[in-house]
Amino acid sequence: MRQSKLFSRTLKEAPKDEVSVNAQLLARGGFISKLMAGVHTFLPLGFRVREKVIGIIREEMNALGASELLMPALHPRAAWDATGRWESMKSVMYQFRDLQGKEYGLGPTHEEIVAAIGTHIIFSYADLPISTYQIQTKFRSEARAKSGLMRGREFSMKDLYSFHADEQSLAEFYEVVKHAYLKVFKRMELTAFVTEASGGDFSKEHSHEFMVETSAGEDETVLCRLCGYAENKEISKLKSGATCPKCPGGVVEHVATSEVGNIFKLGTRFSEPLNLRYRDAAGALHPVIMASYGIGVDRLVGTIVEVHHDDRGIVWPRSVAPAAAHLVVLGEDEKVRAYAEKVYEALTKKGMEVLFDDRHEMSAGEKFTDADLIGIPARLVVSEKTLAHNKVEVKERKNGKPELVALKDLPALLGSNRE
RNA sequence: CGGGCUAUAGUGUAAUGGUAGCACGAGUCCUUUGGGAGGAUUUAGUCUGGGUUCGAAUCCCAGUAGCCCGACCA
Repeated sequence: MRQSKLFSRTLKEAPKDEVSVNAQLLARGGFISKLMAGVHTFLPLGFRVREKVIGIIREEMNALGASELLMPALHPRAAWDATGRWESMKSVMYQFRDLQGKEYGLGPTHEEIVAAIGTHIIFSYADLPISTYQIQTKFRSEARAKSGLMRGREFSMKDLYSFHADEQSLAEFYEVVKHAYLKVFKRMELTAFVTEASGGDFSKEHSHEFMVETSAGEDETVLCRLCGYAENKEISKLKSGATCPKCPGGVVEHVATSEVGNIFKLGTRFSEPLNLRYRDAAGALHPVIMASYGIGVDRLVGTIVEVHHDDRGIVWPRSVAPAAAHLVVLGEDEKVRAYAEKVYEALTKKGMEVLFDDRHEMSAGEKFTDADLIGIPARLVVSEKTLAHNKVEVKERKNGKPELVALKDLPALLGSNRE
């Protein structure tokens, strides 16, 4: 990945209207470009981060035994009339007619669609439990899109759906997913706490939200830092300073958080109207019991930036960084340039992801400033100085001191820094 | 959807009713090369539509867009 050929550019100053940290840094670093409020392009660097985030989610979903599919974003009205949600979700769903007058909606979520597909797949208790997920673009007519990637109108989401014969099976899987979610966030170096929240349109029972503390967050969570107990402010009766209901000595406080995941026990809310049923061992018909589990992919990218940055720019966790190393060549000297090319080729051949700042006619300061802004974990410098020692300078983005390393030792060094 | 603020060049800004200027970027040339270098030269802008006025970036009205607060949020 040569920086001279990247379809993006860093900005010296943040766009004047952006206030949130993630919007400013992602725009300045050339990760995203805003088309309109709540709708963004992922430029090459941002796209790579998003792919890393998706990769982690995918691994953990596959580990649950869930299989991946891809459902459409364009839905006919009839699919939503079956559950009454064409009407009840009018305020958040993009709905429109085509030239023939047929009505369509852009999917804000996929319970109706997946349950309808399930009727062709699930017939017997022997088919259960089963689960499937997708990573797909959702559309929500947000009255107020805001804060960069934190609240969009078009955004990618991972949605997992599970199908069960009984409550017991659902409860077990629900707990397993809860732990998988925490693992997903932990791998991205995010500390998420699970809060009890309202079931919304889905369920009278409480749902669970996964919250990460960020100043750009639009949710408020009542949190006990001592034991980690958390409630969504919507349902909490606890004021800041109240004693924690779950642990002795704990005191709760209200903190700004960003919701990165939400899981719901759906029961038969969708299976009944859509006739998703199975036969038990005695041949009797029962509605399938369902649950759905969401992770906001784009919001995660924004949240990671909110949590992992300093005054010079983004500090990407290794697991989601757009590259493992940022190779910077200084000066125009041919020998230096040739050596940098050699380093780039060697590392790339080893399978390492390297962003190579091969741009010409730029001062060292400019390149370093860009590198800090972009926030790739390791910065490699090749210059006349380093070439004199036949070595490459390595510096960690996070609190790193520069040190000279021989090319042959680089892969091991950078590799060993991986998780 | 209510309230507030804002809209000038690719980006950031100045011009308070009287010649649209500056910096960065981009182009050409020279110099420079380890933390956003210097010089010369070129390039490019008042969101849209009305109105007031001799004259509008500036004042008024409407629209559109963005941001913030609130409501909403599968």
